Formats: sequence, C-alpha cells, structure tokens
Amino acid sequence: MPLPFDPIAEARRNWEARGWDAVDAMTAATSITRAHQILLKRIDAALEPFGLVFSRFEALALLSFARTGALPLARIGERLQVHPTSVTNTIDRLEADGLVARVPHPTDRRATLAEITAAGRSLVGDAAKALATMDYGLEGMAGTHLSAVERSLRSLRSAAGDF
Amino acid sequence: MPLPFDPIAEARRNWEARGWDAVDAMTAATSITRAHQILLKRIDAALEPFGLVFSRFEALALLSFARTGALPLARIGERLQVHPTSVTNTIDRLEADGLVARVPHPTDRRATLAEITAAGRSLVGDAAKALATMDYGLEGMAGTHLSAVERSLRSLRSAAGDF
DNA sequence: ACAGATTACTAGGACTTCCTACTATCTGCC
DNA sequence: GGCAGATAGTAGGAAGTCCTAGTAATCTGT
Repeated sequence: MPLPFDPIAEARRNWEARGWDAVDAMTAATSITRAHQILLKRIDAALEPFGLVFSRFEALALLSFARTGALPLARIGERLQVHPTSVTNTIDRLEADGLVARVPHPTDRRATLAEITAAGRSLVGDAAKALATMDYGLEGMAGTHLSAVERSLRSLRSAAGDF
Repeated sequence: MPLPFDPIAEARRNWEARGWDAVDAMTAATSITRAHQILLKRIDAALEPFGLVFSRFEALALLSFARTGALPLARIGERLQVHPTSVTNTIDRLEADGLVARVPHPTDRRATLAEITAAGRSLVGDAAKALATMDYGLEGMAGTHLSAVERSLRSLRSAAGDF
C-alpha cells in the first residue's frame, strides 16, 4: 500500500523541473493538506463508536467548557471558524442525538442557545479520553515535532486574522 | 472579525483544567486542522478564476508530470490518497471541461487512462503561476517555518504508511 | 421615534468526499 | 483449460461544508 517513494519529495522535483515558483510553500502546503487528511480519518474512526465526528466533538467540547454550558450558535461558529449554516447542521445532529438542546436566548430574541445536556457532557468526556489514548491521531510524531508544528502554524493563523 | 485571544491557547487551558490528556497532541492536531482550513479557502479562491478547485488542480498537475501525460485512474487515486470514487468524480469534471480525456488502457481492458489535453496543460501552468504568486496560501509564514512544518509532518506521513 | 443597516438563524441547493455494491477483466494456481 | 480471488472503474446514496437568499429581531443615527 505505501508508495516506494515520498510523494511530496517527488512533487518537489517535478515542480522544480518545470521551473514553477514557491516550491517550499507548495511543499509545506501539500504536507499540511496530507497531514490533515490522515488526522481526520484517524480521529473520525476513533469517534465513530461514540456516534460523533470531529466537528460535532469540537462543538460539544466547546459547550462543555462554557460557564453555563450554553452558547449562541453564532458564537460557536466564530470559535470553530465554520459557516453559520454548518453550525445549524452540527447542532441539528447533536440535538437529534439528545446531546444538546436548543434554548431561546434570555434577552436577544434573534438568538438561540445550544445547551449541552447531561448525556452530552458524559459522552464528550469519554470521547476526549479515547482521543487522548490515540494522541489525537498524531501517534508516530516525536514530541519535539508537536510543539514545532504548533509554533510554526501559529504565525499562519495569526496572519490569517484568527486572533 | 479576529478573536481577542488565540482560540487554540484557550482550548489548551480548558483541556488542562479538565485534566484531559495529550494536550500537546490536541494542540498540534487542532493547529493542523485550522491551518488546512485557511489554506484550502485561500487556494480555492485563487483557483476559482480558472474554474478549478484544489483537488482538480492536483490531478491536472500530476498528469502534466507524467511522461505520456496519461495515467490510469487508480494510479491517480494512490498518488493523491483519495478514494477511487472521488477520482471518478474529479476526472468527470475535468473531462467535462475539456482538460483531460478518458482513453482506454492499451493492454488492460479494465483500466481507463486519464490523458491531459493541450487546454489542460496550458491551464495548469497558468494556475500554478497564480498559486506561486500567493505562496500557496502560506503568505505570512516565515521561510524557516515552512521547512520546519514540512520536516515535522514528514514523520507523521511516514508513520502513517504514505511511503 | 423610526428608517436603514446589521445581526441571528435557517431553508434549499451545489459540491466534494466517502461507502457499499456491482460489472468487467485479469492473474495465479490446480 | 478453468476457477477463485484480486483489481479497475462506476452508479447510487449518505454526510458534511459552503453559498445565496429570506425572515425576524436588534441597533444606530438623526
């Protein structure tokens, strides 16, 4: 199944042979894309027994950290950096599974709160434990590399206006 | 639009407060996920004028590097690490746009080759130039960080059995 | 006070990806 | 030869994401 060569090193050679620019950036971008692909597949597989996928787990974890266990949908979208309609979809699924409940906002009648239920709180704790057991999909990556990745990508996120 | 704090640093604090494990891995995994999100949005925006998205660009670039300009669909899936049915879909779109053509394999009647057309070759060169201009979405990331990311993620890809 | 801009959420649709299942073909081994 | 198992591609369907557009409620400036 594994290729007999590193596909990204191979891409670098081809890019250079064509005289295309920004080869280092291409290489890094392709690495990130591929790493994400590997991570997401592993994480979703680990969450499958809990009936979750990564996006639903993230939303549930975020709610579990909120002081009151509830947040307006718009707030969730900002924090997870996803489109408002994706939040609607995510909360729909969580609500159908009894993990969150939609509650009207006490003062702003436009807004809806998603509030984590007892079942949701219990499930997210178990799921977090399962993810920790498999190092969030990063098994096989040296500890020094973990912090190097985080540090390097922080400049990207900052420049992209995340914070 | 930007948050008044780094959401990943905030997640780290919450994870630690809960006593959840593998915090460094969680932080790195979340960073990779978010970086991918930023990259894909930028890259797809840059490719939009060409009528491409990243997956179609990758397939087209791969074909342009092949000696004969043609590859069996299965080979494309292996190299880009995507599901066979995704390759079918990608090639469908490229073929509808006249950028590749399906050609029967000369010796294996099960297989189909995707062959890049002159229009495809021309377009992929222009698109690659556009991507290089915006550093493949990695504008704002220092050069030293580019190689650090590539190096760190190589161990992950290797451990995942990519090569 | 109130019209216009902004914000919160959702419906419907397009797109991409994956999975399962199916047909056609090839390969290896008896 | 010929059959079992592997391999190549595709159809149909589920799931997730985004976009546009629409409704309802709130905020702002004069």
